[in-house]
Amino acid sequence: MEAHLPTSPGPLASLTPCGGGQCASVCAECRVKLYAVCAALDRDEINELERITQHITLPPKTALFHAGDAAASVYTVTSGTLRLQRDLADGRRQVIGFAIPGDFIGLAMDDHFGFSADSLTHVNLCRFDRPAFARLAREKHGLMGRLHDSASHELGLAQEHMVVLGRRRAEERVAAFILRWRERMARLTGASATLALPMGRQDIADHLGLTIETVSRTLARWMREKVILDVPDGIRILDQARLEQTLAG
Amino acid sequence: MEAHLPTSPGPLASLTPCGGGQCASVCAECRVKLYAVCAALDRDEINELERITQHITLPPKTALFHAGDAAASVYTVTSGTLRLQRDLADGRRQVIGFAIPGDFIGLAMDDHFGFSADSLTHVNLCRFDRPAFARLAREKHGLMGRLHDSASHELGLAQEHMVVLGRRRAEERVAAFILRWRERMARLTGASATLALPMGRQDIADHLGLTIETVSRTLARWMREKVILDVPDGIRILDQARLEQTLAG
DNA sequence: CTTTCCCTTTGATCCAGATCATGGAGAGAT
DNA sequence: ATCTCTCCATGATCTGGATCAAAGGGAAAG
Repeated sequence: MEAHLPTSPGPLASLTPCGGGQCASVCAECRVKLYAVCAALDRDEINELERITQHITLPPKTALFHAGDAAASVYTVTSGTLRLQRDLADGRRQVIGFAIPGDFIGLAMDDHFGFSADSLTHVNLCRFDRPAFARLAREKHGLMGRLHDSASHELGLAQEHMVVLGRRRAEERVAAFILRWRERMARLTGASATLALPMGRQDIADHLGLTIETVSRTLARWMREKVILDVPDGIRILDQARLEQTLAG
Repeated sequence: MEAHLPTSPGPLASLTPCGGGQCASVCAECRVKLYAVCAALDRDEINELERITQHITLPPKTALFHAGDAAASVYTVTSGTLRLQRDLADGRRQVIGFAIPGDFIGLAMDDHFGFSADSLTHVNLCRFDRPAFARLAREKHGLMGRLHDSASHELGLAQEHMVVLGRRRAEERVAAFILRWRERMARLTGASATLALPMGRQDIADHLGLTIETVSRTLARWMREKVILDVPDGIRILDQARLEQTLAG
């Protein structure tokens, strides 16, 4: 059941250590800087941050870290999608969430990660040495504030997801997933009826506390009823009102 | 189904505005100061905090605020237990969590609360004016750091609860609830086999995504099997290993 | 081109937990 | 002491979604 993903950063991950004046341009050209926690920093502080930054790339379906690993680094996603999950001993899996560009990974950790992170697509991240990042956050009040905003926001999303997992029926869960995913993507790419779904049906099921069969049947029915349209690597939403109504009712 | 709780702070809530030198002693004698976010502040800063603090008391079964209310205040619980919940239009309810002494309420809010808070027992809280508290957090780096630690910790707990709601069977959910609640109480009162349960069966059910019947049957079976013992207003844990084993298996 | 592999879809059946129904027990009120 | 109200317990039945089973379908490998 469990794919044996290569642990990275191994030979599959390309590392770009950040040294010298070149870095300023890397962050300056960063497409997620307005969404990411580093938006809290000014030009000089960004340079300071870049000194503890490695830019890394993951191919699809590669582990970034595993639950229980010592959390030596924290990350900001600059492109691609990752799956964050917790595994039970008997193979059951809960997908905690999906990380997309602008997301910070490592908010909820002690010294050890509480979940595993695997790339779904090609992924680019900024890796920060955790002690150094923590020191910077202690010095730069704006950064700490931004981290807290981020953690609070995530906490709100987590609480919403508890409602979905605890009290929603199967159809409502899938509708909630599509609509929330659409909202998140809209912040990055602008509103669009076509929705990329880099995760598979099993990932969606494990996110929603359902089986792959139930997710598949629900989507298939909506396709038959012209609520959504199957497009390569995603769906097109034809009747958003119907999805919203499913959630309200 | 829904009890009509009086909105507070109305006539039922007693307000103790904090003015003059008396305040120092209030915080100085506070039994949760080591756990609460105010532990980040020194003596002078505590005095500053007390200037924006009201000490309030709620009788049992009273609303502190409702989901959607403008979040004019944030709170620290100093005694008692509150239930935090979200309600769906058709009466379904998800209990997000229970707030106990030392807990900060208002981490995950925008301008409006995303959940309702109701007292289960007599409750004492410190109420902070939100804009003033936010200003203080902006000025006092230690306070912001503590808030962030708190939010991160809560986020980790929320993610654990997602696993419970998404992938655990009924018996495992109840075992997880008892063990986690015991851990939280142990931080306050020290380890004890006797566990106070200020929330009702329905509250536990709505926290775990189950029905009251399933919770009741599970507890009844464990009582028959001498895993737990019924005591007034709580239970006594006779066989903790059995509960832990339920979670592992 | 064919084979293999993985993911998804679809149908048939099953079951854990929901729902329905009833009774009991304690706490306040009168 | 009796009524009422609110919880909680427990038995009977039902059902939404899980599980079991089988068959496409597309991409990559041979």
